[in-house]
Amino acid sequence: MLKEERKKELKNQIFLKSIELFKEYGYENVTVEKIASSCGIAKGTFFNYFPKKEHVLLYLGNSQDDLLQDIAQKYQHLKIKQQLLNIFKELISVYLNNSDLFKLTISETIRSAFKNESTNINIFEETLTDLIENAKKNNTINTHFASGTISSVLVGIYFNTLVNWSVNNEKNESIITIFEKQFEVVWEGIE
Amino acid sequence: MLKEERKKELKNQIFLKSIELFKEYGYENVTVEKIASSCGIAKGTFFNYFPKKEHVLLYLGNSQDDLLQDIAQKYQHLKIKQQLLNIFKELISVYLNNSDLFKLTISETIRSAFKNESTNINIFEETLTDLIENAKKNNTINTHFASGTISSVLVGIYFNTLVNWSVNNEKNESIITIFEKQFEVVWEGIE
DNA sequence: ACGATAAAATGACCACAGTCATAAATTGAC
DNA sequence: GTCAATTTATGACTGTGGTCATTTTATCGT
Repeated sequence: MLKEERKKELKNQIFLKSIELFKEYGYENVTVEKIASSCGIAKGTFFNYFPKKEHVLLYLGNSQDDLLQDIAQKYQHLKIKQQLLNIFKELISVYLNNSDLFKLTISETIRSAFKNESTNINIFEETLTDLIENAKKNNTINTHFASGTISSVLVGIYFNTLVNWSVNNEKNESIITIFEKQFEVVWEGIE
Repeated sequence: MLKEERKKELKNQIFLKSIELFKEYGYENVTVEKIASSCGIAKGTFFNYFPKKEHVLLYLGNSQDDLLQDIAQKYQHLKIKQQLLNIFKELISVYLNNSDLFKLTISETIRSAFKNESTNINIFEETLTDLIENAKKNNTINTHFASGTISSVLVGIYFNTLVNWSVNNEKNESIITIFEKQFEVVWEGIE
């Protein structure tokens, strides 16, 4: 059915235009009305594609999950620790390229997780879980902890790093450094 | 000056009434107008005390920081690992008593951290940092990692546990169990 | 090609957070 | 006690997110 195709295209157009406007003017300064008119549609139509304005951000979050898949692929040949570190470093650098927008995206992702409105974080964790599970099968990791738990911990420090950095970016310690330190603690254990 | 005293009292009254209403009807279903009239003030007055509706939640978050101080006191005599575990367990149980409200509070706390509008999380981390620093001084902990980094990691998995639990509470694994598992990973190290 | 049915678009409308010019109350100096 | 200055309270007003009854467009069987 062609209809489905057109719907997807329009949704994508709304998404791209929204992000473009958010980047230029800031999320709060872009009204849904403005997005709609930029796409040549009426305001009500926007809500046929995204139930709330912030769902555009969640959609962006989803695309990050796809990105994660690609990145993970890229470092497959490395040992698990380096693989994980590189993945996170790359995610962070993407984050840095548009930190204003991603701050909001991550805020919304977390918020929607609390509201059970999105499975974004779940997918993130599952991807990492698979990665670790594979490493276990190939005996390239030696741990007695469940892959899912490890994955949770890593995601936890990842998000925490982003928050930390936002708060403390006066002391201009690089965000990568902050992450690496936390990663090292988790890898080695506190004591 | 008495004025200051009265201002604090009114702010506190607004705060308490707000929380009461939020608990009864849910945050979204309580209008600022409703809060104001319940306090016998005009809507505009509310905004003289809290710049945004959500700042009531941040204020609640602050009171959690005070609570943390008290709890920390209580477990002073224990070894650092048990001390930390007990602190987090107790925080989690407070969370469970009003999870709907605290979900929003934590969402807003994280969001405000991203916006640099609040130092809530910082205070949380600093308190834990002090705790760990003390343990180092007393040689009751043996680690070569910086106290601040350890504290960050712990806060990270704490928040992450709360998020995880919200998402996965169909599989009714207890939130305490989820936290303990993650804590164990961090304490022992992944491999 | 026509009519019936379903899907999608529309924009007037509403609710509510937050603003702001004005009014009331409080303070302190004399 | 009076007045000026400052602080606090007020509620009409505004802007925007989101809704919904209505209209327009697409689909499909005949």
